[in-house]
Amino acid sequence: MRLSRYFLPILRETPKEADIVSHRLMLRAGMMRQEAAGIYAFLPLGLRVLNKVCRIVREEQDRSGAIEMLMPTIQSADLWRESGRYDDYGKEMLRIKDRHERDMLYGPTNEEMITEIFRSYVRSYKDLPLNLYHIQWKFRDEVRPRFGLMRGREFLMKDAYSFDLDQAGAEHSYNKMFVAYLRTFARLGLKAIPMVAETGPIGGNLSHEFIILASTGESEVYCHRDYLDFAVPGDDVDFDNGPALQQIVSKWTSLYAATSEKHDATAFGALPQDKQVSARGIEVGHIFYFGTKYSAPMKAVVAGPDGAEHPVHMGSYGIGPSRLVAALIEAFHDDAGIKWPETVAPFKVALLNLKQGAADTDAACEKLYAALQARGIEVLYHDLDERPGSKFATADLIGVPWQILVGPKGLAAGQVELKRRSDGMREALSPDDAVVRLS
RNA sequence: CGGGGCAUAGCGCAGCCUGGUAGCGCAUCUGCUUUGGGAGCAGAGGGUCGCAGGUUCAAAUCCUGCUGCCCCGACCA
Repeated sequence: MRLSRYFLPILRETPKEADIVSHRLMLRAGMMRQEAAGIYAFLPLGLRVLNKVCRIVREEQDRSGAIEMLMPTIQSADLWRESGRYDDYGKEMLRIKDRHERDMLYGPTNEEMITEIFRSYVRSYKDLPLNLYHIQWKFRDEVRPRFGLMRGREFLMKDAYSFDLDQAGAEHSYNKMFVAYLRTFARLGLKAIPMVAETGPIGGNLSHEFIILASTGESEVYCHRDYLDFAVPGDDVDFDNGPALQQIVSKWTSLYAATSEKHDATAFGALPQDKQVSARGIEVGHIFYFGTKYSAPMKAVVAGPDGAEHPVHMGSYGIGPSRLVAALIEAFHDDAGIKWPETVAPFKVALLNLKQGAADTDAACEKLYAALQARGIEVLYHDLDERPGSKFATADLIGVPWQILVGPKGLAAGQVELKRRSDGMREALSPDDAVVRLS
């Protein structure tokens, strides 16, 4: 992409409403624009990152056996009256009336709808297990939206819903998501630690929040240091192998880890001093087993091997891709701007022509640009007539992992400079070598 | 929902106290010079001062009401 033909509204100064670093940098880097409190438009650069996050989420959901679909944002109130949540949900739910005065709502989540879909088609235990997910915008009318995308009212969510004949099957489904989440966050470059979460009326220990550690996190979290070095399951993990999955989950839940609400100071204090990690965290995922909470009242039942009808055991599993974009920035930034992990970076490399309009640098850049594109490398070519300092600042701000600096001095020696954004490493090499290095 | 604050050009701000032709920096546009860490000079364009009432000869400025947004708390993915 040539910057001269792109839409990248960089802000040189920080908008005053942005207080936390991810909000500030997203606005400055031209990734998004606030349209109302807690409601944002994704601009091209922001959308590229959001889509990359979604792609990884999707790939890992698919790998675990979950099946993608897409449910609407607007739902009928009748559905929610069936589960009893229409009255319970309170003012967080955005209620709407259509032209016929029918009660509608902008979905804050989809348990009711997916249960309705499930019950109208599935009759037999032989069709189980089933895990359906979608990635769709949600709306929760928070009293106080804040922190930019981190606590917006409208947000993108991947929500999966599992259906099993009994609790044992549901636990296997739960473990699949657990492992898929470990892999998802690892691929995003994040260290996410599963922490015991509130389970509500169901009880048990089948609810975990996945928390990443970031100094700007919203809540206080406590965990055993060894979690930071645990190996994440590889892409060869067999999701149908129940015992193997259970082993992984057991390992990842064996040590102390809790958010402040569930914190047990005594248990934490019993850990060796050097193993105690107390930090701030951001919740990026939440998985939940809730049994027959919706299937029973909504009559989502299947015939079991015994010939009798059983309400299905369900679980739901959420990841917030839009929040993840912000969380990634909280985790990866410095004073100059964002430092994207390669897997989610909007572009892999920024090509900076340090003397736009000069025959040699122009020619070298065009050649590099073509060579990078030919290899399928996502490149943003900064071809505007700006001074070098301004181009450096822009490239650092938007956080593209690599920069190729093409200037007259280096070019005279047949060299360009390759700079790594994450640690500032620089290396002088020939243009051809630079392309090879990035391939 | 309780407490605090803000609203003046695209962004950041001054002006308001003490009413009298709306300013500064950055950004934008034109020209020239410049080109390895947000360039210099010269010129130009851009604002019903959040909205609605009121006071006054005269309101960005004083008064009343409303709206929007931000921060702290309670709540939440």
